[in-house]
Amino acid sequence: MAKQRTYSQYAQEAAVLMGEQIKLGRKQRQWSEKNLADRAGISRTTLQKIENGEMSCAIGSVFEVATLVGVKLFEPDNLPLSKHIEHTRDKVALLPQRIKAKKKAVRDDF
Amino acid sequence: MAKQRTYSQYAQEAAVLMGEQIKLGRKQRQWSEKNLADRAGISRTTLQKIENGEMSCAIGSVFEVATLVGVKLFEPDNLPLSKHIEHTRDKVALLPQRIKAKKKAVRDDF
DNA sequence: GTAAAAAGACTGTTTAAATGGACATTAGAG
DNA sequence: CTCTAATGTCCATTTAAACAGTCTTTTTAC
Repeated sequence: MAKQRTYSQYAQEAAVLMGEQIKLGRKQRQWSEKNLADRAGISRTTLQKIENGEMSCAIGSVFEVATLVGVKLFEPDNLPLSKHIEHTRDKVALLPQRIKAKKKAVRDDF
Repeated sequence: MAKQRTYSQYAQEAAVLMGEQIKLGRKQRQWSEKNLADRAGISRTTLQKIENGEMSCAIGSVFEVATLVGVKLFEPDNLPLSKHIEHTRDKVALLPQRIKAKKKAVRDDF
């Protein structure tokens, strides 16, 4: 039996929600599974896994089908994603490039 | 040379933004790459790909590291994800189970 | 200034995802 | 009611991701 890894509940729910929103968007557009899979350049089996919230699919495939059916990704306001990227990169730039763990105090009282 | 598929710009920007937000959250927590990778149960190479916005990683890995560093997924309001799933499933339930394409009008005027 | 660890980049092997196809059931258009 | 295609489910093969490890550079703590 293949080893199965565990995920946190939050991560699992996010994948399930993503899948449900993709299924909703596809049905609202009246596209069949084959139709959407062909548009996204993936197989129908892969799309089924995505819509069922499986964790194993490539994020590129997931985001592509989400984009095609109009699921919004990371747009709490109406700024385009490129602006969000800019903002986040600015914040990252303010932090050290490497996270060096502080050395433990050496106890060599002998 | 490996065949490379194309993605829409929106999907690509979403993956880049996700990666940047994960990097920001990791640095804000002062975790090294190895530290976060270990916590998420993935390799350091995989985490590097995720933070660089590559499209090939499993969505489970991406969502897991995002969860660990506090990146919010699909929470425009403060409802828990389970509520969003419920709402979305209710909407899906109102639509037909299968999307049957309408038959093209048959022209048999001979 | 020094030492060590973090990060960047790469590689060969192992593991698993993606695929195309098959088959059965049944939902939905007409 | 009938017919067809959509969906569910499964499988063997192909393709690629994940991994552990290595090496180099340079950043950071002291």
